[in-house]
Amino acid sequence: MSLEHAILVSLLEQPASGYELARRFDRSIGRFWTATHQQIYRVLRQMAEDDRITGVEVGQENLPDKKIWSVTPAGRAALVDWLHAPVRPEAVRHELAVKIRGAAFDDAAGRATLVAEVERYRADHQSVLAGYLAGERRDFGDPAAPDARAALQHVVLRGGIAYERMVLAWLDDVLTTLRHLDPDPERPSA
Amino acid sequence: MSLEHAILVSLLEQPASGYELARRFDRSIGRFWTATHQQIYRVLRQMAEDDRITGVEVGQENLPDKKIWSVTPAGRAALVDWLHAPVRPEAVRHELAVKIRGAAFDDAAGRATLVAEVERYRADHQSVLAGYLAGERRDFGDPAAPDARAALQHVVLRGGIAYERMVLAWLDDVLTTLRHLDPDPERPSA
DNA sequence: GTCGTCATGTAAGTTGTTACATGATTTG
DNA sequence: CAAATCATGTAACAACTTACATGACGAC
Repeated sequence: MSLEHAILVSLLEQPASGYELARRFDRSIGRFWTATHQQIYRVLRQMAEDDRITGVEVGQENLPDKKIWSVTPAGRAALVDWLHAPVRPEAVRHELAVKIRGAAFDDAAGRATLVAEVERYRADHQSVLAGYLAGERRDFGDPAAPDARAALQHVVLRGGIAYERMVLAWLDDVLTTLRHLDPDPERPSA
Repeated sequence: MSLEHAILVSLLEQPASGYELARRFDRSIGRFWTATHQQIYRVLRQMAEDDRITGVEVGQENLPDKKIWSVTPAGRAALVDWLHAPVRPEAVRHELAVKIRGAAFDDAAGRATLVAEVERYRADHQSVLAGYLAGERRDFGDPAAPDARAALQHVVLRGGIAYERMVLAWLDDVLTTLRHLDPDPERPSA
């Protein structure tokens, strides 16, 4: 269960309630580890039982009480142990690649539908990249020497940026390939 | 359950037994959709119940019988429907990125262990890339105009190649960043 | 005679997803 | 006064992983 470790990292960076954590998993941490609030609450309860984290009730005016979770020494030790363990190969699940190979068994009209879908998908990734670049300017634009934490956060973000750029270039390749299979009869290519 | 669709694509490309499918998922298809034989057998049974595939028992000399599965018209229709549906955003799970951010909470000795692990991980990806490039030369080295199926298989493979190259470049960035945090005292850098 | 391959599965457990539920408060 | 946000969960289900099981064959 690596969600536990992602939560430990996030809580070490900054203690938070379950709700706040869930929002982080919609944003920064969610770039490389997704989780819903239901998963997070379940895992938090278990981590508290295992003494990896401790919670402090905080009353709020005009809002329900919340519980701020912090990492215990035992939790930090568990994280460090895990850091040194071998990285397990990721389970690859790339739906679009399956669809592209599947397009061989569809007709030209169907493939045109897929082209439209790939274009939409490409636009999504374009805006993810724009968000990453804006975040990079905001959080790492300062040319002063960063501390270890910022340097590591930045290199992970650079990974996200490199990934999105690679995806965009590949989607262009995909679109060219798909269109080449069924040249538009209105505007013949060459 | 997208495993069903990956199986449909693979069986349309070439009918196969469950065992043969499982080996394909260790190789070509597994590049973008992983599955174990247990998952495959379970899904095959269900797909047969839903009339997406039909199996023919084939007796073999000196080997156990096997069942060769083919896609039915209904299965093909189900695949085409799915091709036109929106691509769902992938659930990102990048363990190494979590570890890198976690390295901020480890000491220099621990980070040295992580560096070694990243190097090993990099070597894995290097050999995956080498395998892709060898496969590309073998299957797509012929400059003759490919048919639709081959063109689509090739563009998916090019995606895998682009991904591995991006990962290798990023891992170099990661290694530089990690080493910069703890310059080797024996060989000071500048 | 042990190991690897062919071939097919069951069982148990973990993880992840989807839907539903509650109740207060702020915003338009 | 409807909708969105804050905050926390339960329940049911779907998917995936790990371990175990069977039995024949060929290679070393």
